[in-house]
Amino acid sequence: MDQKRRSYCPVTFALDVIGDKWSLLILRDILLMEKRFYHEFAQSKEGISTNILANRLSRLEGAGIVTKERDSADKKRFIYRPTEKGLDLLPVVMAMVQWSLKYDPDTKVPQSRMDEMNQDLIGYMAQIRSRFQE
Amino acid sequence: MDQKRRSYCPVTFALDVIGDKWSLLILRDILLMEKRFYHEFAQSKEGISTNILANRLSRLEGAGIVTKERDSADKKRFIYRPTEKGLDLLPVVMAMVQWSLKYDPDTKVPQSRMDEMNQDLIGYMAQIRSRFQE
DNA sequence: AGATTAGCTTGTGTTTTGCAAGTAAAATAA
DNA sequence: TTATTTTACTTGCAAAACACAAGCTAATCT
Repeated sequence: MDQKRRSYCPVTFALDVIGDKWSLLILRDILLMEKRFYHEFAQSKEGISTNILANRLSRLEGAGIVTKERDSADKKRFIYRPTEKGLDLLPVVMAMVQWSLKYDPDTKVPQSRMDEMNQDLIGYMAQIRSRFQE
Repeated sequence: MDQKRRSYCPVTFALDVIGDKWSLLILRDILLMEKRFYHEFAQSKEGISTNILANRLSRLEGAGIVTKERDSADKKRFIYRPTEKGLDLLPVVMAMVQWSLKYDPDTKVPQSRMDEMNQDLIGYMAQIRSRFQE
């Protein structure tokens, strides 16, 4: 029995999965920062608490946005990767990035990344996707 | 004195303004549902508490995303309208809509709106903008 | 075998949220 | 002119979520 939904609006559906202060930051780390491991997420400069991190990772896994599997090269750690469903959130993340670049004078993004995005955003996203499709 | 920011990442900046379960729903009501008044937001089917609604409206106003002014036709109520900064969040909202349409089988959007979006998303957003630029 | 690393889990206190009720100003009805 | 209604909130209190620190377990390294 699933708990009753707030509504059947698509905005609400998305917010009920990623509408909090942490989930999309973890996804940012996975999609844009090449992070794969729990300790890497924990080290991000926003300073997420370890219990919240564990909770969000399992929620993201439960929602089918990331996968979790033991690292065969070092079996005491787990590798987190985006699913297709997770990769499909790239437009949401990038839309936020574009908005902040316009309205936050203090936002810091490496120039090389800015150039790539400005030149061809669709291509840039496709390039990110391709990294995970091997 | 402004409280210190979590980071200077653009994703974080956006999340610190709209990264909760309610702010973007209010913006959805303003941008896509033609709602303008407090009581209209309160009546949305997600059922926001009145204290949270008041808090989010003043936060959105403080962030420069909506404006608030007394309705000259009925001075006991206020009209909320999106600013340019608020209109610029349309791509974020629409990216969420697109994602949910792909992954939520129960999402309900009127067919007429679906058609408009599928035919020309950029044009559809431009059309929404134009409604507020009179 | 003992120490270290990685990934959590468990308290405990604080902050945020949800729900119900109440208040105030403007408009409408009597 | 007074009473009632409408609109937009505010307040109080319980419940849930969150932050912080500490502890725990399995795999690896020395």
